[in-house]
Amino acid sequence: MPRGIDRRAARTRKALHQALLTLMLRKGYEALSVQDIIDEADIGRSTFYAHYTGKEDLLRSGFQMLREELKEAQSAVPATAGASHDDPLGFSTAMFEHAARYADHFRTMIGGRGGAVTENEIRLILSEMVRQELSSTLRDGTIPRDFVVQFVVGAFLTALNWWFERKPGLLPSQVDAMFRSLVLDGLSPVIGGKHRSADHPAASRDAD
Amino acid sequence: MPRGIDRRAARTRKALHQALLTLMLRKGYEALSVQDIIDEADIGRSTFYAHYTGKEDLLRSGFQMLREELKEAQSAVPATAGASHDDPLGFSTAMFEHAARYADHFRTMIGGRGGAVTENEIRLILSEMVRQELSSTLRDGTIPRDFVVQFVVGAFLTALNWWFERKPGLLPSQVDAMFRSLVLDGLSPVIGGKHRSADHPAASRDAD
DNA sequence: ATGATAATGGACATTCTGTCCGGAATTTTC
DNA sequence: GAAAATTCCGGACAGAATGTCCATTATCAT
Repeated sequence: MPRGIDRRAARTRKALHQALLTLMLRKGYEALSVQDIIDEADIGRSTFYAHYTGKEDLLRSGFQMLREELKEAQSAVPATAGASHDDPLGFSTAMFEHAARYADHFRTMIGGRGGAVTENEIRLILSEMVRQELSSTLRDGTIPRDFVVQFVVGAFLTALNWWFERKPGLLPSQVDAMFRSLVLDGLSPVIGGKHRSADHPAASRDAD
Repeated sequence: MPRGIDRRAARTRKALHQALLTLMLRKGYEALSVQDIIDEADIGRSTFYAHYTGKEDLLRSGFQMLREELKEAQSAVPATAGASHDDPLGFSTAMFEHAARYADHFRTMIGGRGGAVTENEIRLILSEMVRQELSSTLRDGTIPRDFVVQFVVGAFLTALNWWFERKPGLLPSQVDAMFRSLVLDGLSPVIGGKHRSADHPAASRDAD
């Protein structure tokens, strides 16, 4: 009577995802082989290829699940938590704290050890978040919306990476403060010399 | 009398670097095998491993050469070209134009297709540039110098990537203007709502 | 010119990849 | 409940890439 929910398949996929996560923490993504994964998961060779086309497909599938979970969690809490309706960087505080809590996983995901695919997926997820937050506050102007989104996401990942690599001891709130300062006000406040926004006339046409 | 300059070795290395560059343009870095490279270069298997430990070593070697060339070129032109003694972003204009000129190579290097190694090497080179430019104008403050450098480099790469992927038609000067605007003044000028730098008290201790 | 040094190229064992088919477990049907 | 149909599982297989080894060949020093 229950539809073909294939319990076996679900079990297999779960085992593979778990193995991937475990091994990524141990060796990083690029260094992994399909052989390693099916060994760790104790799954047969063809079973793996029956579900995924390769390790990249498995990784993407994991992020796909994650994205759906996030989407649900987001629609469940409409717009109450966090000061989101006038703060264009509302995501950052919670995100830095989240990163601190799951530091191991974040390290393996972003530090180059995660590979291009991982970084790209994370970039997509963050881009979606930032785009929504920015859509309300961003004023149509000289700079394309998409450019701003990428700028913010890039700055966030840069901050995260710097934090983990160079100053793991800092508190999330401290990194968050530096991140917000740079992204909101730019370099101007931290530059000594006399310079006002004199010689950057901003792009004229072609706004997104 | 001439030192052991090993003409043969030089020829071999040149052929390998050339082959790597050609193939990276055609297939991207990750998809390349050592087999492909030695085929393209018409070089024997063990010859390759006599010189490099793998394709990653070959790639790094190429960047090593590039970095030395840049270092020489830089010391040759002390501080005249470009307004560098009070512009903290003096590198950007020339760099965007350079990127436009050699768009093919830049695309393969940064667009994820270049792989983590490539991006990391480029990041190192740019970091060195930015660090020097910033050292003169950056005021010791609440934000560690290194964080600022990474922020600028990240923003530059983001801009470059966005340019190539989304608006290849823009002029270097236009992208440069947007880049400078965001990095120097941040999001504030492009945000509608009322918000002053009210709730980011900036990190207190531990400056670099 | 001749011996010493170093680069070269092909062969080899090992490992990984992606596919195929027989066996086993689960769902459906009676 | 039991048997058929469907689907998943696991080991075997060919093809390809990796990194190493050694005999051969070209270059350098004397």
